[in-house]
Amino acid sequence: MALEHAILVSLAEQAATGYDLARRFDASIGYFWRASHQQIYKTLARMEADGWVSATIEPREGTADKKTYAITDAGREELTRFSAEPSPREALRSDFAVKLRGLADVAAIVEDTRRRRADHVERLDRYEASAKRHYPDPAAIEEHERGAYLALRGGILSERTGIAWCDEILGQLETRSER
Amino acid sequence: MALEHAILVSLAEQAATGYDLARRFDASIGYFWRASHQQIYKTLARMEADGWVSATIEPREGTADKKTYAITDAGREELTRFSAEPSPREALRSDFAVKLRGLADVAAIVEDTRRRRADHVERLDRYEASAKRHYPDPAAIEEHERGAYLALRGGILSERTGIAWCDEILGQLETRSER
DNA sequence: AGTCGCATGTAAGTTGTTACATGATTAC
DNA sequence: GTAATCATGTAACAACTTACATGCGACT
Repeated sequence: MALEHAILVSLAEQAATGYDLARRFDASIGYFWRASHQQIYKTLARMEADGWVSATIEPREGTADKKTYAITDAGREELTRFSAEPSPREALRSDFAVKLRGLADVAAIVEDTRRRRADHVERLDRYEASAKRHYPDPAAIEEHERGAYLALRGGILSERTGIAWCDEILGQLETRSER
Repeated sequence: MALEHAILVSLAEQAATGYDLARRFDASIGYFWRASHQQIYKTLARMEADGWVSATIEPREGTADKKTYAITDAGREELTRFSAEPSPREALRSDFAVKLRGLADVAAIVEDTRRRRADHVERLDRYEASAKRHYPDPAAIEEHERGAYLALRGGILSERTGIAWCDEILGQLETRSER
């Protein structure tokens, strides 16, 4: 259950509303963890009950109050505790690999692989643009940003591998499906 | 919900009991999809109700009947339908990346990264041994095994990338944590 | 006598998804 | 006026995890 921890990491950098967090989960943090706003609101409520975050309430008329969440000392402690515990190996779950393994409809898989490749390219571009903008000189990275940089590097390496895999698949299947 | 489809792919190759499937999910298919035996039994029951699989029952005294499942025509149809539908991009969820991004405890992350690297190496070895055993000559792969081969290639590429990433992380963090 | 492999499940709880629902403010 | 952005949620459902539970047969 690392959504809580992803939120803590994000709030440790900067306090935010649930809405802000949802946007962050569509961008930076979202490179490694996806979450819907519904999930985020639910989790924030639990985290507040646990004392890991505290909310500053700005009352608004006619609609629900705006709540800005900040990490508490207990939250920071929990983050340290989480950081020190070994991470479980990710349960990998790939619809695509299952489909590929079955290989029931070559033309459909070729099409799917092309779509997948385009998606990898798009994300790689995004990551590389982000790397260029935030870390133009990898030798000059400051300690506080090293984690984010290394995480981004992971994203870049993994997208490149995704593209290479798609190319290998297409190389072997394309000629067969176009007859 | 592709557990059903992973099971269909597996049963299309060979009929099996829930127990057999659970073991396959610890090995071959398990490279791309993890599932516990509890989950598998539950899903098989639903799939039988949906008519995608049929069970041959071997009654046993004193304990639950043994059920061997086989894919039905409806199951094969569903597999084709699933195969033709575009696969959703995987929601990537990495505790490790979240932790890295937070970078709260460098020594702990270095340790975690080493463990992770060893795990990648072990899996890569397993995949490469499997590739060597089943596909000694990549040029001579038969059509019916091409999907499994390409899926395995994906596993190999991804483990190699995982190792490269760990090495990059260790290269940047190791010296810092050992002072 | 005890562990391992085979074989089947139930129950309770957590997490995540999808659909639904509301309302203010700002830009075109 | 209408669409986008900001902002917060509820409800129902589906999927997955963890703990518990049983029992046979073979081997040691």
